[in-house]
Amino acid sequence: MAPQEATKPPEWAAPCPHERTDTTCAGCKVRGVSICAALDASELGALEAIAEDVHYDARETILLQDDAADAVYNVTQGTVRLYKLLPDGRRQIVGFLLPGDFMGLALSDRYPFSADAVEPVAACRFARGAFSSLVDEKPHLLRRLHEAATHELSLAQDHMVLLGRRTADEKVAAFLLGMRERWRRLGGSLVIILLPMTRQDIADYLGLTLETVSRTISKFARSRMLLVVPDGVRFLDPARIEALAGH
Amino acid sequence: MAPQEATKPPEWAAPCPHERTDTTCAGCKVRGVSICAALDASELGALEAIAEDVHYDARETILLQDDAADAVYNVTQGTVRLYKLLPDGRRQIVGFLLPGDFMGLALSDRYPFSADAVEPVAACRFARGAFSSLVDEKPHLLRRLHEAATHELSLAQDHMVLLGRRTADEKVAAFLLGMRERWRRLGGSLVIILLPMTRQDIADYLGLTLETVSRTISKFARSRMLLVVPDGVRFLDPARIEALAGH
DNA sequence: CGTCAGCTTGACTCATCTCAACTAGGGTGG
DNA sequence: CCACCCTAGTTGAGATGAGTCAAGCTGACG
Repeated sequence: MAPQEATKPPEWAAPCPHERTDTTCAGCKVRGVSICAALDASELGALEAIAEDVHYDARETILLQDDAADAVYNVTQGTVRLYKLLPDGRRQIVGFLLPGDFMGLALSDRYPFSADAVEPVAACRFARGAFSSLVDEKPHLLRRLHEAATHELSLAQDHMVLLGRRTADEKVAAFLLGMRERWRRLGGSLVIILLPMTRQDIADYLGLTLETVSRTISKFARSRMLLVVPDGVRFLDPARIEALAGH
Repeated sequence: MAPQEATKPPEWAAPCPHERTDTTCAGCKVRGVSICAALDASELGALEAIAEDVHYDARETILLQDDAADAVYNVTQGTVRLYKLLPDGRRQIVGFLLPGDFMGLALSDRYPFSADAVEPVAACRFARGAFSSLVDEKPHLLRRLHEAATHELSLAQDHMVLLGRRTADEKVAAFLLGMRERWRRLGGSLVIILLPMTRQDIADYLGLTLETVSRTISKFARSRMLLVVPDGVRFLDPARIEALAGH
């Protein structure tokens, strides 16, 4: 993150994602769920030295597929969508990043996908060269990175099953449960599922159209499994949603 | 593989995948395209010490999803399918392994997928504990493993695009081109594409039914893009197949 | 208070699936 | 050696889940 400003913003500014009262790694809210958890206190200093605090507005582009990958990121606030486009404009979202998630695991020359902010986003930005050197010095950081990569790979394979072999109802149910689980790990509710992304985003993630997503959620609401609320849904009968998702 | 018998098999047995005349890493045909390429001559000795030569018949199960992951493998001959099953029997193949491919990148406690031999398979089997220790000792082996994992992840994301956003024609065309590229790297032909897997396997890889795969290939043959030959297809007009796949 | 993006809903279409019949090759045992 | 079977593949006819096209609703924002 960017070095702490000399003058702190007032307390009331805290909810604004473009301000933070504490920009040190040690005080980072998402450290426990991030790559950074692999480092001890002294190593955090080395990490902090190469970190830059960056912010994006809703719908702002963070990076583009095939661009030179000169940085990796750790999301600290907000939601990011990662996607690939086909030449004719069809889009597949390959993942959503929530606070604590790392972007750029591959440490490759070019970004393999594009990324933009679904809602206002804050992130730690690490120059690739410096980060790569740090990884070379700390084998257990590499180990952690590798664990994160293989975990991602496993999620990707689960998502292949969903895309290739599940019906629209199953896809939507599994998506909602997946979001519940991810928010839960960040201290969220088991009942209110926040959905900062649009129906089109969900559709492009699930391999459906936005109309099918909308109809499916409406159908779930009609059969009293959930309630559509502002910015998300509220589960009324989680068991039936779990049954639909095949969990 | 099982330790080499004291009496070597005669030369004429060489084509049989259950016999090898040279079972050292140094003489391994797939070393150049494998994880093992990360190791120098002396390190190969350490690897060889924990390797076991194993063989599987066509359709034999190699490992099962959720079983304790007590070994990792490097395929040296034949083709392996990796898949996940839904409780009702629907199957998604998450990948095919060809000679040189590594299975068990995750180094996790349980296998995240099942694997079986599409055709007779030979592989190097490494006990997980021993392999993991070796990785701990050799950071550049871990680096190589991480590169392999992120490469896999990138392929998985490409496959998500295919599963979520491509038509049957595009899926089949992209699959055939992908197999051509993989065989090419192993010294295969640019014109004859070997397809050791069944139509059902291809369908479960592409998120289609076997009938749709068969019809699509027949359609390509009818429009003179390719010829169906025993064990595969022969490209007649690769440019049109590439155009279909959007490449 | 008009505009616009996001969302919902309806009517109809169509790509792919389902069900079913048939063919071809390979292996086995009488 | 051939009759049988079994697996894999092909093809057709009809069904259907999800897509397309279109209209209208709603809430946020200038």
